[in-house]
Amino acid sequence: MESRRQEILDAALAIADEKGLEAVSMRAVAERAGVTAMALYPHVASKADLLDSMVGRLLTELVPHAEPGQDWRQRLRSLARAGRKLAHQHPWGATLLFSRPSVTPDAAGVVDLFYTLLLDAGVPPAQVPRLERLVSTLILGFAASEVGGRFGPGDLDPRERRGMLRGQPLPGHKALVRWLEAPVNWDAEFEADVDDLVRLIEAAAGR
Amino acid sequence: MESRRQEILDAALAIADEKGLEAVSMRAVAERAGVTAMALYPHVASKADLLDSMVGRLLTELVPHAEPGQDWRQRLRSLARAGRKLAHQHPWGATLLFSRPSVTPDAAGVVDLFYTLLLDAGVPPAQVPRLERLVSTLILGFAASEVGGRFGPGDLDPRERRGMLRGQPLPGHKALVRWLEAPVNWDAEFEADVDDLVRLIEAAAGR
DNA sequence: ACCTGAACACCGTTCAAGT
DNA sequence: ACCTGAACACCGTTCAAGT
Repeated sequence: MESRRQEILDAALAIADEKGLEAVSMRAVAERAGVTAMALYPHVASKADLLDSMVGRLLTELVPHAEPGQDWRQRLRSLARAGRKLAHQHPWGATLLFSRPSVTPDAAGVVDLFYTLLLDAGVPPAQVPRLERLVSTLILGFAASEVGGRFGPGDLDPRERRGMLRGQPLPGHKALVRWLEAPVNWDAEFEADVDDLVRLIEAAAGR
Repeated sequence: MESRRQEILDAALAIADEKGLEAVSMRAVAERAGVTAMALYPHVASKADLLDSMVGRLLTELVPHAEPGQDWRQRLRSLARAGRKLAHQHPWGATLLFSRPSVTPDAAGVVDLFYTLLLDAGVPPAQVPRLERLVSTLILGFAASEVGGRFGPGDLDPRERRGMLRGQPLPGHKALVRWLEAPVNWDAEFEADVDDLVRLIEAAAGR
């Protein structure tokens, strides 16, 4: 019934994965779908509508990753890992998610997995919506920082790394030189962050 | 010496604040600076370079907000609040920060405030860089979610809010209807999140 | 109902030309 | 050194016209 719209969406997703979000133009999508740009408009209201549908697709891919039989800790971990992995596979998605409401039919399925997980952990219901936002914001923020380049190498020169910036001292950097030299293991850092989230949830549950 | 570049930057910032990031075109910036678009290029290498300088300006505005005399908890709170306030004043900045390395001369000053704060809290040096990223990612992610619309109203219909989506049940939503009806106090939620960060830092320090 | 071609009002950037 | 005007290769979207 809506197969034409699906084909357009597939074309847009393929372009975004292959060449990045900025390559997703109505003209490029249309060409890939074998049609002119203006032929898209009966099926998608606007480019914004198309982008919304793209993030929707991404979110539905996440739903199968919290098998109900498991411990809440295991479900949190597998959801977090799946979210991060998805961001690595579709870097355009992480950035886009910040500019779209999370209270959307496509997102509700994922949000519900977090809700049930937090309830199972024993978090008081009144605290669950806030903690869901805290947890999902940190996971999304971490993934967005990785794929967006915020956690990237940067361009500090050796002097700056050692704690001197434009004549001003950087005492924190200076004290940490030894620990700032080693390359970061991002997999391990993500797991440590999820461990901290687990402890934070346990603390919220135990009161 | 570089006053021409500063004028261009001022024009770009004014346009972004008034009409949003998408209104910042080389032509619009040039017109505001009283010059043609091509006259910008001797002063800014590209549009990307211009955007980088814009986030740089934002970050330097943050530095004065952690007075060294105070308790680390107070400094964390005032830095967090200042960061969130800045995102509200310049919504374009939050989104942009995810796509720029945080290890940049302009950012180093802010990062250093977090480093010293965490060291003062007694966090083991080996843990400081990770916790700095965790803390700044949550603060930035929260602010980006607010100004980007991720925390916005969304478009769930009443049936969906009560726990039924496309024939599938949403058990978490169903259990939480009572707590999902009330409007969210975002100021209070942000403070609660910062409280959780404080506890997390205390836990990292005490071991 | 669905698609096309031309057009409108834009983009970032290059390049030859001016002062 | 700094600026201009024209041009190139693009954008999203509207609109009249075709089938």
